[in-house]
Amino acid sequence: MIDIKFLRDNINQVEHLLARRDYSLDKDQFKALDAERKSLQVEVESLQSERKTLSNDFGKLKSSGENIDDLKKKLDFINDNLKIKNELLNQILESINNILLDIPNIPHESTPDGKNENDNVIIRTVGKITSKNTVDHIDITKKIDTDLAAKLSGSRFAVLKGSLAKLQRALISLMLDTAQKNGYEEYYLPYMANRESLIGTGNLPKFEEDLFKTSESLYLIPTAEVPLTNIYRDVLINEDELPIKLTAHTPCFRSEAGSYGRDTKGLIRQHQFEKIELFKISNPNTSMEELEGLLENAEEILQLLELPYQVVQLCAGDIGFSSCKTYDIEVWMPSQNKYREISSCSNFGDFQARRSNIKFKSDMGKNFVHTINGSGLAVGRTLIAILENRFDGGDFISLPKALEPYLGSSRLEI
RNA sequence: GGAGAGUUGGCUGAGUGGUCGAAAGCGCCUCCCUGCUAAGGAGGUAACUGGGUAACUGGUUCGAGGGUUCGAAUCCCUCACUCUCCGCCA
Repeated sequence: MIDIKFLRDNINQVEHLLARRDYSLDKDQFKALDAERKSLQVEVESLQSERKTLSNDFGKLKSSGENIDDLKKKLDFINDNLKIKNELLNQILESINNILLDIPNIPHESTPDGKNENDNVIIRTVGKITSKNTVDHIDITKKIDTDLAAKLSGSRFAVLKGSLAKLQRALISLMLDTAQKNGYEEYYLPYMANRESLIGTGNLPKFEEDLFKTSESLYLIPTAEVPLTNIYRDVLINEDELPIKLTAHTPCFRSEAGSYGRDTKGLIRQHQFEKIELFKISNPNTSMEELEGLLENAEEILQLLELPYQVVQLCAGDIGFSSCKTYDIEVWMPSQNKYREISSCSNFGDFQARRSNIKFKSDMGKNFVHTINGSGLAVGRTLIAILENRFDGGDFISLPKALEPYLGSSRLEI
């Protein structure tokens, strides 16, 4: 959520900054509403003040037995007037709030210009591409069964069998252990969240169609970012506790509305997938360094798994709604002959902190924190990458050294 | 599913119609005392927000939303959440 004061005082600047991400701010509408708000609010508050004074008099007069009829008439008049004005004011405040909730984060100055993913900037490429495999992961093994999943649930689900289910579990353990080694505290979290939590992270009200909603009005989490961030909703943190570093493994649920026809084969785009999330709450002064650190922590997993990848910085037109700066990590997918997203690491600045009311206390008073998070990593896509990069036509794949302790073997039957 | 209790400031917790933004304690801040530390003493200390260049000044907030009333932390209704006991259950 944008700071309304900043918006009021710098509306032209904000308009230009948001244009970088192709958001057009309706300045005139906001200005008109805010002007109306101002005059109504002054009026309402002076009426309230008057009522308060007169009501006090009322009590005194009554207790001394004096006539109160005139005073009551006056108060009735004020109350009638107040009721009308108040309703109007509330309507306007709600309109303003809806506008604010709809405004995406302002891209950081270090986020490059650009319209879409074609304008993203490759930061670095790591690891050698050695695989000559052209077979898609779904054709490499019968142990990823989407037909069976369709029977159980529908499209965009998958069943993992035997050694692949175990490989997934091993990957989860490796990722969590690595996160812990890097100072993140592991959390186990609810997989459903209430509306307020989703507003806090920026998923609602704008992206309701991307979420699964239960009959109890709870939402299935689209990422552990939601519960992790909301742990600190309405919390005042001491400065010396920062940075806070948390991690969690959760399934993620996404309706994938609007992605019909994209990545329909295999594990790439599912309604349910496993992910390890890395999450930080940071002092605003150091949040950009914290983002770089978190990115490195996510990259470390790919290095441990000996998978070739590249780091891409998203341009202003491609960053997510709540983000001000984002790096994507893309892993090499041999069958597609290209790099595919496997992690997205973002600094949200104070955007989520403002929505979620997360502040820290320091000599400078109370201020909003910055939130940073990223996948470390998306498990399903990691599993695919291992399969495809290591498949050599046989019934087994060799395993990277880092996985051997988790699977008790140097190879895996597929 | 049944029965009951509760939700007040950074924290604990008092407050049942006006003098309550709210006792007391803890914590925190300033000062005093004192070789140092500890202890002791005095005072201060909620958040959000509007108007104003400012001095200053107004409003809102006692879980949320409605209602009663001239006036609500306090009375009534609805909802959410927490806790206890019983039942059921991984």
